[in-house]
Amino acid sequence: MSPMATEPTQWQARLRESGHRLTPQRELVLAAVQTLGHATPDEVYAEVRTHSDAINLSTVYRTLELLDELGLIHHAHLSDRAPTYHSTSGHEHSHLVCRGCRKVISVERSDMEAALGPLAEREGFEPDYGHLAVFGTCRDCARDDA
Amino acid sequence: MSPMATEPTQWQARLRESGHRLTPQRELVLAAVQTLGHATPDEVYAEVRTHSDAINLSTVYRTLELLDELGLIHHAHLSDRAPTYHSTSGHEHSHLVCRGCRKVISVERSDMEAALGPLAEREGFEPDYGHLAVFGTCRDCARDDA
DNA sequence: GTATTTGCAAAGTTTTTGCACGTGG
DNA sequence: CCACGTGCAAAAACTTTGCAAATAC
Repeated sequence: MSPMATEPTQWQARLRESGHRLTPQRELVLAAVQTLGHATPDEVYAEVRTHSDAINLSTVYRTLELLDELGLIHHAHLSDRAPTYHSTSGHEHSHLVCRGCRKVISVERSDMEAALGPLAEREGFEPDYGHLAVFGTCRDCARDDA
Repeated sequence: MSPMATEPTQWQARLRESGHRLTPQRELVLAAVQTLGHATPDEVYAEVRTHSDAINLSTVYRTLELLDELGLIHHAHLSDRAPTYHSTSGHEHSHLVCRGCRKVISVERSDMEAALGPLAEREGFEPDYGHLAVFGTCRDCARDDA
């Protein structure tokens, strides 16, 4: 549950070894993603701005893209429009997103892999579980509809 | 395999019963989606324009949204950016999308439901199988990466 | 010192909206 | 006829890009 489950040096090392520089902006963006759990670029920008105004929206976009490439964060599409980023410091997980109430249920990668693995293997396909978002209707909203 | 698997009157009835009007534009958009299989709003627009110029891009957006609400078509997010529409006249199916080569593997709803159903039920969640797109890497691209 | 990164502003892309005109029922 | 639907053009939302100044190393 620690907000900084990733070792303080791990992300730094990851940047350095890939030939990138450590900048305050990169640290701020990564911290914001970890704090927010799930966030769009805009939300990350807003979060960083509450702490400091030493960042620009373009930089947020560029930084999220970079961190994603390096595997320090993941992105999924939890709403029909706008990518959502989340930290990879916790467990990798998939999402069940309710169209009715917007609730997001997180599912452990291992559980999702157990379910989807055999089918995927049959198709010769390796799913990106951390990116997977299954849209649908949760129990509560199904009841309301009826 | 018929491009008009939907009865000529079914979609018309669906429109009428929901209090909407039959217009040439709605017919053209629905036909284009059925012809294309999978298509973004832009592609639908382009397809319609090859037959006739009696349509406007705004109308394509509005019409796709309407047809989706009525259940005559479905949409999924097969690329990281841009909804993709497909007809519901054939089998409902899910998609496996390869990030490497953009290939799209269609999976029968029944197969996907068999895999995901138990997990979903455990979470009290009813997936929208027709909307489901699983991103990942296909066999061919996995080989190339290595 | 110098190659990378950032800020800023401008442009690009995709989607939505207001409103007058057109048209299906 | 008249409410619903369309075309058009403008605006909104979101993302990317070029370039000079700033900065990590």
